[in-house]
Amino acid sequence: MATAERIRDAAIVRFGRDGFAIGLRTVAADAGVTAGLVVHHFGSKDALRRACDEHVLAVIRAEKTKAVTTGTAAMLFAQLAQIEHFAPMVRYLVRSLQSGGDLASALVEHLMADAQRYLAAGVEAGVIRPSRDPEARSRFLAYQNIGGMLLWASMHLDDHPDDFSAAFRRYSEEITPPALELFSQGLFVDRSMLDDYLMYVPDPPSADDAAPTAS
Amino acid sequence: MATAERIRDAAIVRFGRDGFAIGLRTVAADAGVTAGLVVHHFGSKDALRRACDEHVLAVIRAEKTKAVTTGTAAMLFAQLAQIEHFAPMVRYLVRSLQSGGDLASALVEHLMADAQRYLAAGVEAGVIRPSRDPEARSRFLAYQNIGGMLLWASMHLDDHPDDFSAAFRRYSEEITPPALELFSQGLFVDRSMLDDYLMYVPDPPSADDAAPTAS
DNA sequence: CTCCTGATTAAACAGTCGTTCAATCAGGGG
DNA sequence: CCCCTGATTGAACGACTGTTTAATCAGGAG
Repeated sequence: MATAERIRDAAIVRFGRDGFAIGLRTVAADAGVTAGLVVHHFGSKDALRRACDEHVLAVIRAEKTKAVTTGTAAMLFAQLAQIEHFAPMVRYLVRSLQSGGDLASALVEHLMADAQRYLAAGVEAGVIRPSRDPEARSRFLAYQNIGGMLLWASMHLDDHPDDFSAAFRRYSEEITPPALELFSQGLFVDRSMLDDYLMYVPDPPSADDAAPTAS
Repeated sequence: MATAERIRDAAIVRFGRDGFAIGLRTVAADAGVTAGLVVHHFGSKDALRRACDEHVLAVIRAEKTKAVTTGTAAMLFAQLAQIEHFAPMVRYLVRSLQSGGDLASALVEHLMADAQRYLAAGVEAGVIRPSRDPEARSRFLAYQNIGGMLLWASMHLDDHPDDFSAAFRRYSEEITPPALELFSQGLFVDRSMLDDYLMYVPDPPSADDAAPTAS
């Protein structure tokens, strides 16, 4: 009964390290079993991946609430990868986000909801400016935040296959200064670009926009 | 002599649509030839991909200067994909950025250099605030911009395999309002977070930082 | 016409893939 | 003790993979 879990854990490690194109026999060998046994327990390779997805998502969700983060995905990942036991799952997550499956969608939605909560709490506390469209803003920030980390990971992660958490910390340290600067004082010197856009496009997220481009 | 180009173009289309795991015989069939001929012309599958990379990079680089963009990767891609002839290359680019190879690195570096130029010009013109570390800022913005678009693409691109340029335009329209808002008025209500950080970390990009955490 | 080079093909090769099958083995309930 | 269920294995299967090889074919040079 512990064998199935051993296979699943080995699959998470191997998939995270070498991608989902790796053969079933390699995963089986990692777990000390045969390829036939893997499908005996999980039915198929896709089902094995689904089992990995479910487990990783469940563990990360449970562990995420314990991690104290300032809201950036990279710092969350760095903090989780710091616990040696969770590092393979973070690696699996990155791989899964790159491939883009159901796990990726679920996780992104989860992180997006988190971002929305963080931002709303910040607005409530008076430290974050209110937005014309809070949902669009949080979605935008989440996409940029996760996507940026992912792009960086896909380019710099294979450099040092070991010390995995350190890589995320380095990335965090690299982006924190410009991010704080941008978030504190913006990028444009005045509001003219925003005002021009708002003049040109009549309140995109507004309720009633029943006059597209008639006359 | 035109056959090799036909094979390369078919490979760009097929790789972009189905990923690089697709078989050589499928690519060959798309070009109306045999798998053997593909390797006769290119040597191997990897060499074929390298040829695709070179061609796509050369074309996109040449065409990019003609495209009038406001600096975001999504708008550049949307504008390029609008020309039906370039759409497959944009698709190939997205696929390549997701896989993370030499093409991806080259393109990201290229776009990053562009971002740096745009920002410097904006600062010069007085419309963009100067930064404490212009290079770090442009790198940060480029990563976020490209990565966000990429994450969105990996999740929403397979929804409508046809009208490809429209998808990028939709994404642009979705992120433009919150982006303009963020760039115009920032995210924090005051500079306290930035000041706290600058107080805590003594000028990260500064030249002399020879007192880490001694006493 | 002859020769030769390059394009092109069909077939074969060696390998890996996921999956299936029959067999073996251990262990608990009747 | 016997039977049955589930774990486990090794081998096989068929379908792919990228690549190689031999053969055929067209066309220009001598």
